Amino acid sequence: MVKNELMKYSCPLGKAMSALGSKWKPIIVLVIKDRKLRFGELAVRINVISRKVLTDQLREMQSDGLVIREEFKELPPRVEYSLTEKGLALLPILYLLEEWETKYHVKDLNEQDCNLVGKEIEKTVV
Amino acid sequence: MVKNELMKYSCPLGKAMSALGSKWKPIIVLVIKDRKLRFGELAVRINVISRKVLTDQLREMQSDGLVIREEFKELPPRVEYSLTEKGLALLPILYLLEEWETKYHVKDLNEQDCNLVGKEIEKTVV
DNA sequence: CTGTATCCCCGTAGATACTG
DNA sequence: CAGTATCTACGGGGATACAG
Repeated sequence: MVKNELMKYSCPLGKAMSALGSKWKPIIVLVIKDRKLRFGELAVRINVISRKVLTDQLREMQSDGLVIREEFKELPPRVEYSLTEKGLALLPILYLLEEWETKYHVKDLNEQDCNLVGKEIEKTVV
Repeated sequence: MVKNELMKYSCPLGKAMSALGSKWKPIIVLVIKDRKLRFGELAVRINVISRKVLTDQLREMQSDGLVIREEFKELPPRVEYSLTEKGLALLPILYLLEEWETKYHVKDLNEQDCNLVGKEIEKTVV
């Protein structure tokens, strides 16, 4: 788990992008939303991510104050992830980004279909 | 100039992040703002970026429809960059991201000062 | 079930030198 | 002035196997 070294400079935007500028973080935020999800649920919903990477991303988001990790000492183990207030505050901005992309979308070749948000996801995405 | 391969899947958010999820693109958008800037002016304002990388980023942003490149056939050569409508539409979202980061900012060690936006930049930044 | 531990690939950034 | 052309290094992301 190497700390993201992007944006060592501390422009607000630079810091913001370092917190969510990676490949998966914005998606993880959008998938968690306002509920609690177990590790396995996250892995299933974003089924193209490897478990190692998912773990890494979650750890970084945790130390960036975006997600809360709750570990239940049970057998079998259970861990639930949810968004912090900071993470929740990010949601509307991410929705704006989606709108922006959708609005200015240029038809692209070889697109795979994928509806991550905008509709409730209760099954696999991506 | 290799096309960004992040986010091959086509979730709106994925596509959005592929258009501005790189290290410099959001900053470039914020620096250009609503004016035209010459290549050299951009390079000076973001003085820690190498010219090669700046060129690469601008080319990608051009093909993503974020910036307009105007080349004047003069000597010495002059090239002006400005934001497209799509790029301009991104500005308010980036400002929101800045606000978000600023609001939830956790005091960090070894910060370098840098005020990229929020105040008018007419000199070097970063 | 929820992760680690390794290993490897490949893209991106960066430095430097050169060009029309 | 506004880029190219190379070359290199780094590190994130992915695959796989294993562990508590």
